[in-house]
Amino acid sequence: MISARLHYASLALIELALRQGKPAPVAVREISELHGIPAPFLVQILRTLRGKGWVRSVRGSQGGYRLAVDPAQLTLLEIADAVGCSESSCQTESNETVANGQLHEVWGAAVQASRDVLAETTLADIASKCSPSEAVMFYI
Amino acid sequence: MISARLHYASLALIELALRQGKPAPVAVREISELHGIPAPFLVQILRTLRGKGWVRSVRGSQGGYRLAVDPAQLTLLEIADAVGCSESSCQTESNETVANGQLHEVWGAAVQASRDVLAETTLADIASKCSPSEAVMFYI
DNA sequence: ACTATAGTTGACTATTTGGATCATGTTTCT
DNA sequence: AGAAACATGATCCAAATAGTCAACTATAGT
Repeated sequence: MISARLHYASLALIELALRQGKPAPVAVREISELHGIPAPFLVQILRTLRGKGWVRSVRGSQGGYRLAVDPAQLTLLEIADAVGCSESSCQTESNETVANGQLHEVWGAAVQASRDVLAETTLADIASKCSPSEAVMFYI
Repeated sequence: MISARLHYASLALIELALRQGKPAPVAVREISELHGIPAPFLVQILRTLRGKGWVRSVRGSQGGYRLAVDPAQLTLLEIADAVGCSESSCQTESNETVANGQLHEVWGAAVQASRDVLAETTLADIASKCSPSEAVMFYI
């Protein structure tokens, strides 16, 4: 139900959030190795994030990625929707009976419940719990 | 996220719940036509439900299915787990970083939230809202 | 200018899963 | 016997996900 794409995208964004103050951008290879994400796959994901304007890329030697938004304004739900963790409740088209309608209401409520949880958590929330032990240490 | 299997299984069980008092069992074909479910697929689903002891089958001519449990005791969550709507939050194995752990907590909470919704609704809840217009009419 | 580094792009493959079907067998009623 | 209806196991198809490749472009440092 939670796709690897979403998990990887979140990990990458957290990593970038932790290094926001730093001058140098973060290389794909570095993120890939730190979090055990297949590098070519990560590239593909970062392209999506770049399309949303959440990260900016710097090309050439010493290039990499940098976070382009306020981590406190970006929720996990937005990320999920961006990477296409298709959260449509149920796309089967049975006959339009009363039972069918009643069920769809419940399916919708269930999906909404999980979306609400994701909507309540921002990138900053998670990053703040990671600060002490993670990469932040390098820039003091 | 909500599989057709779960939707179909629920529809079938509701149909059976609505006819609990009736002497004759309900044929697969009838359920299939009433709710627009592919018959061979429905058979496969009913087999699973039979394995869980929720329905009983009667073979031979005039055969069919009958509900074998109290609709008020069967929740949509149980049905979902039975038909294998695999609700595991995230099976990717990244490096064991703090960020990874934090994220998994959120994924787990999101999945749990939707499970809670399903756990709160019983078969009887839905059936009661369908009674007036559906098949129940036939048996007065 | 040359080279190494690093992102860009687009197409491409593979594995899994869910959805659906078939053929054949067995039971029961008439 | 014959028709109706469930039982079973194998099988197939399509879509989505996960992951890969190769050729290209841009920048930094020498």
